[in-house]
Amino acid sequence: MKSLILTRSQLPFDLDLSFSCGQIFGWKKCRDIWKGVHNGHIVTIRQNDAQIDYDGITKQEIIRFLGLSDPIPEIIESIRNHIIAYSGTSDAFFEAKYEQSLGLRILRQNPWECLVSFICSANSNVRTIGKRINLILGQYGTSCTKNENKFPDPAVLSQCVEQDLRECLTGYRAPYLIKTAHYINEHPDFFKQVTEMDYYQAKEALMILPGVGPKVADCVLLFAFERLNAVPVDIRIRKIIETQYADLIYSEKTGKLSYDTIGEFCRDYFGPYAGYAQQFLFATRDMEKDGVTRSAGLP
DNA sequence: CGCCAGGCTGTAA
DNA sequence: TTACAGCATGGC
Repeated sequence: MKSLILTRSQLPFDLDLSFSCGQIFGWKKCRDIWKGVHNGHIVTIRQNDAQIDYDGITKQEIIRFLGLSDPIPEIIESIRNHIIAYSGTSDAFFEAKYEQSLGLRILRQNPWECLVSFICSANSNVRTIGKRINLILGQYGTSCTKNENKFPDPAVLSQCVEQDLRECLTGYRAPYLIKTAHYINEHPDFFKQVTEMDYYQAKEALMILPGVGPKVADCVLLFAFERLNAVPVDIRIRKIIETQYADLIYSEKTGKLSYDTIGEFCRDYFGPYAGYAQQFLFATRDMEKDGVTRSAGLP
């Protein structure tokens, strides 16, 4: 394996937490090595304090993939400054969650792989989503070497039979995957166009795709397109916002908060790195334990 | 068994 | 614009 040493400015970094906090699916930890697909190919990564060992990926690619260039101190300072500007006080709840999430990075996933993952995520749980991704990889991934698969590209997924895809635990999401694969296959420059749009245009464009609503679009924008202001609002984030920040919102709004109301509040309150703030609030250390436990019995 | 899960689509008001 | 049923399935 190749290796790199994290610099002072890249620490702290927590690979286990970053891979276990619900932003990426299908990666397994065997012993101390994480293994999964990135940009179509099998990648292995291991962290030993400040040393990162890796294979199947270039140094430049892994630095980007793991978000190792993100200026975390600046990001936190920006978030804190926006909190103060909005509310006039510091935020003990956020600070506690951030303290529990030290070393967490927003990954830069391959857009297609991230899109498939989060179409599969609809109304499901983290563990099941990972199973779906690995079943799809096993069923439709094209072998390059023995025991290694390449992630199925849009052309492959667009041609698969719905009933077969449903056997990958995808259920009613199967036709969404096939239709979206077909669309991406017919519009090969779609992702490039999305990268050139502003956040709101990009979100609208992604929501053209079958199976992609506001939540999935925000996940793909945050976890694959580096839109660090994208705020995925799932049940958990909604409950956190409604319980911890209700007084800041309900002074203006009443009734059940809409998706966009919560998202816009987070962008106003946390600022342009609201996506990072969201992920600090979302992550918990028990998810990390789940990831290790899940892979403990693998061959 | 019943409820929940990183929701979306279609329809009705 | 908002409200809501229906959807498949595993986890717990």
